[in-house]
Order: sequence, then structure tokens, then C-alpha cells
Amino acid sequence: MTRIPATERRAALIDAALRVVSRNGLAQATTRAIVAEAGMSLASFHYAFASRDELVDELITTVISREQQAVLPDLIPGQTLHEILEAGLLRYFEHLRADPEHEQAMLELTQYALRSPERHPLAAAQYARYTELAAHALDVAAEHSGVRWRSPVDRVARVLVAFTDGLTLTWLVDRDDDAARAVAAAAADALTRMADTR
Amino acid sequence: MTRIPATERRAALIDAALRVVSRNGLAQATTRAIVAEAGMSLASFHYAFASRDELVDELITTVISREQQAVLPDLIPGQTLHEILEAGLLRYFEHLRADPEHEQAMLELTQYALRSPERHPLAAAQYARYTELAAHALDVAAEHSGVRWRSPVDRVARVLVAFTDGLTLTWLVDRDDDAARAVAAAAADALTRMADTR
DNA sequence: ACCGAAGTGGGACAGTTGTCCCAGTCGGAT
DNA sequence: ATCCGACTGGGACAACTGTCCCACTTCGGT
Repeated sequence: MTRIPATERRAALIDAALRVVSRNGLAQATTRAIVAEAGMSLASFHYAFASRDELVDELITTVISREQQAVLPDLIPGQTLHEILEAGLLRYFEHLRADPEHEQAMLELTQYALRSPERHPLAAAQYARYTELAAHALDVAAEHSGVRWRSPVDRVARVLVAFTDGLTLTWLVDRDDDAARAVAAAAADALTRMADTR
Repeated sequence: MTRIPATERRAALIDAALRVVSRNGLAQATTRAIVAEAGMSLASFHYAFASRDELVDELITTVISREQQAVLPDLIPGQTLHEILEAGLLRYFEHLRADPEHEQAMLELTQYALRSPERHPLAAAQYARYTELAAHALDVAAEHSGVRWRSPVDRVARVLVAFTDGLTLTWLVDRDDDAARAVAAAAADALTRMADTR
């Protein structure tokens, strides 16, 4: 096996772990399964990480920092706020449909973090990041459509995150596309009413 | 140990399992942990259930059938639809605050069911039940406030379930009561706009 | 009283999992 | 070229898990 420095192995193992978690769930993401996915030997795992817990913790933080802006739609001049928001939510939905396993993995990692007091902050950080991304999208949307949020944008963003989460979880269960689109429309509606025309 | 018929043991084990899952998570709900919680010996477990999987499957179906109407608020004459819906959502939120571990357990069971094709229907049934309960609450609310849902009530209910789920998940993470109430208000707003005054 | 079926207890087993050890090997600085 | 530390492979270990077995006890119907 070609020699790889420990830092690169850490990255490779985290990538492999994310694939395993997405494909088979966190419970199946054993050290051996991760190592097999990465094409390494078991010893390399504990050379790169002190423990499986350390890997999972780092997986969560990595995955948070990678989280991209998926909600921002193309902005078209003259669009109303409602149109922008709904388009953004639908874009998120397409992202979800394209890679449901990824969102499912995120959900599982959150639940896992929620289960122990010392990991709870990881879950909180994950959602803080979601909220941050949502707030940015809402800023852009308000700017573009010339409105002003009645509450602080973080508060509105927090509502958007909740709606997005609900859309995700329910769709993962019933895979009802039309229902998900109805949720997007209703959410856009609610959010629109949290803004005043300037 | 006093003798208990197998059917009662099944019920006792399921209750114990739900407590263990709520307290420590599904991953910690081993046969030994469940049996200890129920105060039985390990042999009793496999006398009552063929396997742990069978127990978990039955736990899910049991828990679905027990699911109560938590969203229906007290109806006060003259209340607007928006007021009824927001009060209902806030009542659900109080229910969540009173026993967060229970909702967390539900979420974990859903995720678990989502992970294998043969169990997916269990998750679907769980959400079908949620939707059913929500639809009933929406029927009552519309009746009481003299409005008519523009879409079939099941569709509106599906949206309500998504909003409730989002409220739950995000609150479980950040425990921000005010944010959750804002979500409830926004959700009530969106739902209200899905009805026409008759 | 008795007898078969139902229920119980403890121990055992094999498979899996996280972790560790150790002997070896490679690569780059000297 | 050599040598030290970084890396690798394979095997091992103990803990845990689901499951099973078997000898035993209790109960309800006869």
C-alpha cells in the first residue's frame, strides 16, 4: 500500500465514513466498514484517529463546514419576495431529491449528537450553520425584492430552517413530491408575511 | 419471579423498550438493557419475541397506535382559524417540552425504519397516522371557525405535519422556546391562508 | 394428586466491534 | 548510504451483543 501521511488519511477516512453513513446508516459505520470503504487496513484507522468517536465528531464538524448554499435561486429582476422564496425552497427540494441519502445522513448525525451532552454542541453548531446560510439567503432575497424583514433576519432564518427540516423529514418518509412542493409554497407564504414592503 | 403470560410480557417488554429508547437511544436498547428495565431475565425476552427486530417492529406499530390527539386545543367561541391553529401548535409545543425524549425516540424510530426497505412501510404508516390526526384537527378547526379548506384536508394536514416536524427537530437541537413559538405562529399563518372563508 | 404445557433462570455460544500491539517497511533528512 | 521516525499489515484481545439450550418450576385442567 502506498504511504499516505496521517492528515490525508484522516480526510480519506472521513470521506469514506460519510459514504458509509449515507449508504448504510451510522449504526453500520463500523471501523471495519469505514476502513474497507477507504481501502485501508484497520491499523491505519487508529493511526489516524484515537477512536471511532473522534472520527464521528470530526465527520460532523467537517460536514458542517462543507455545507453549501443550496437555497439561493437564480435571481430574476422584478421577482416578488414570494417568488424568490418559493424558488429557493424548490431548489433546495431538488437538491434533496438528487441526494436524499446525504440529507438522511445529516439527520442521523444530528440525532447522534443530540444523544450525549458533550456532543450536543455539535448538533447546535450544525443548526447554527444552517441558520447562518438561511439568513444570508434571506438577506439577498429581501434586498433583491426591496422589502425589509420585520424581525431580525436570524429569527426569520430560524423559521426557514424549521420549515426546510420539516419538508425534508416528511419527504424522506413518504417521497411525495407534490406534498413537498405544497410545503414549499406554504412556507414561502409564511415567510413572505414576515416582511414589510419598504 | 411471578409467572406472567407471554402476551403480557410482550407488552411489558415493549413499554420497557420505549423507556430505554427514550432515555438512552435506540442504539443502547439492547436485549439486555430492555430486559433489565423490565426486570426480567434474558430468556423471557426470547420466549416472548423471536428476535430483537421483532420487538422493535412491534414497538413502532404500538407507538403509532398509541399516538394521541395532542394538537387539538380547547375551542373558544368566536376564535378565528388563525387563533385556533396557533393555539393548537402551541399546545403541541407544550407537549413536546413536557416530554422531549418521547419525540426524540419517535424520530429515532422513524430513521431506523427508513433504513431498510422492508421497514420503510412502518415509517410511512407512522406519518400516515400523524397526517390522519392532523386532518381531524383541521376539520374541527375549519368547522369551528366557519371556513373551508381550499385543498383536500389531507393535503393541508400533510403540510401541518411537515411544519410540526420541523418545529420539533429544530427545537430539540437548540431548545429555543421563542424560536419555536415563532415557527408555530408562522405555520399557523401559512395554514390559515390555505382556507377560504365560506 | 397429577401431568402436560407454559413460563423461568442461568449459562453458554458464536459473531461483531472497538482497540491495541508488534514486527516490519518505507522515505527523507543528514 | 544510513538512520530515525513515520507509516503499514496482520493478528490478537476483551467486551458486548443477539440468540439459544436445557434443566427446572409452576399452573390449570383432569
